[in-house]
Amino acid sequence: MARPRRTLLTRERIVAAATALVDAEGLDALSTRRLAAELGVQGPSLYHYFATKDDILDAVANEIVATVDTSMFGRLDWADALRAWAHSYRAALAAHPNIVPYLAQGPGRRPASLAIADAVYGALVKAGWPPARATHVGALMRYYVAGSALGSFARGFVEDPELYAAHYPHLSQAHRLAGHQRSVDDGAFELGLDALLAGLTQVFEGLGTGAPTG
Amino acid sequence: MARPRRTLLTRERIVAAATALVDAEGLDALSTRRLAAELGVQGPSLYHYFATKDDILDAVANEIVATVDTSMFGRLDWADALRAWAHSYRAALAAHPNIVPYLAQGPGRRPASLAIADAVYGALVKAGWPPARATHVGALMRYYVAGSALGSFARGFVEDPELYAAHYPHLSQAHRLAGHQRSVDDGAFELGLDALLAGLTQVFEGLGTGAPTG
DNA sequence: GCAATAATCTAGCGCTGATAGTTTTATGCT
DNA sequence: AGCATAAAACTATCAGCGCTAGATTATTGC
Repeated sequence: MARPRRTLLTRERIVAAATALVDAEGLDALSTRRLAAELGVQGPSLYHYFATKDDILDAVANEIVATVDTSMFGRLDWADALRAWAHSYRAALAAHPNIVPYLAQGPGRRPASLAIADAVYGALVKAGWPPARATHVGALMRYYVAGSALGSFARGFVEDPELYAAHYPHLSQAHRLAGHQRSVDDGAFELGLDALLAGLTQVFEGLGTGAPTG
Repeated sequence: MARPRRTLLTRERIVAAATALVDAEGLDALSTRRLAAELGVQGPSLYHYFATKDDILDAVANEIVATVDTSMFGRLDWADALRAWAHSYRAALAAHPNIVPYLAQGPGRRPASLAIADAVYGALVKAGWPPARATHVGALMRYYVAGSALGSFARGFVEDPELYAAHYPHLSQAHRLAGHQRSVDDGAFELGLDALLAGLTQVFEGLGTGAPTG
């Protein structure tokens, strides 16, 4: 063995295999040995391309975030752009739910995250938001999208009516949620997004008139 | 050694020590051996009280969520109650930031989470929200609070101006965020919460008049 | 006072992320 | 062409992980 005639690995191949493995079997299934086996290689070989396992996960996270579309910020009204962006963001995370806890937790220092922050902040300021408020809007949108992708709300409920009737008087129908997970989560996301944007529009329209806004 | 004259451990002592350890040194510092050492005991002794390490973390999570106040739901208007509850919820998570990724990710099957869902849902329905919509409102509030507690937005920025100027044209002032982390995150949370509630109030007032709302 | 049970222990399994040092191949220089 | 260097894989190994099995000792119930 030792050095092969043609290179077996690249950073790209490693990231792709790691993404596939996490998608298929979850974060816990990603060990260096398992990932290496998936690539037909021994564990330590990965360290020739990445310094740590977390660096691999960071690369995976960055690539997922890089698929988020921000092109609407030049074209659409700020509120419509925010809505379209939130959908794209959520879709990117929903395509790889297993890595969301890792992705959402870490600092937004990854290049793809900074590129997004740049696009959002730039568009909001250009639209007339005061810089400090624009920062807040970008942050709170990230909170909402990340929170909605992190864990299904509906998944918290089991299809067993008995469980709820006894202790939680208002949750007597909660077992029905288990069967409609996706539609409950999507409905909640849409309602919240609409509410958020309606509320922000109110704030924006009141900007020049009232007290200083930060 | 073997069995001591007086019991060394209780579930409560274990949960308290685990909480303190995670708060002080993070989730990764919590190993069964380390936690046991903190309690003056050997690692496997913990398994007399909890079946798995995750069960310990679940107990920690449940206790944190149990500190969330829901008493306002009987007393306040639904929107004001939602605001006060969101503040209490966020404060509970912010008091133990290291465990938020674990807590937010897992299903809401823990008793304390169900008790909260029961209180919120019950209050919204009683206030006149259609049941399906009340579910959505509860879910989206959880999304927002969990997302805001999960990771600091401002922490993503470093105090080095050079880093941003080159690649991210609109982020030339971003390095200043590093010094105001708390106030940026809090400001964003408040703005988003106000917007969310304003938007939900609009939806609520339009409920009887327009198209069916689900 | 004896049997059963409860609460701790020690020993150890298979796994993990990571490091050190070896081996083989390809590349660059003269 | 040949030789030194660097690249890309390997093997062996470390300390630490969650967890199990089985031994040990103290308490409790009859």
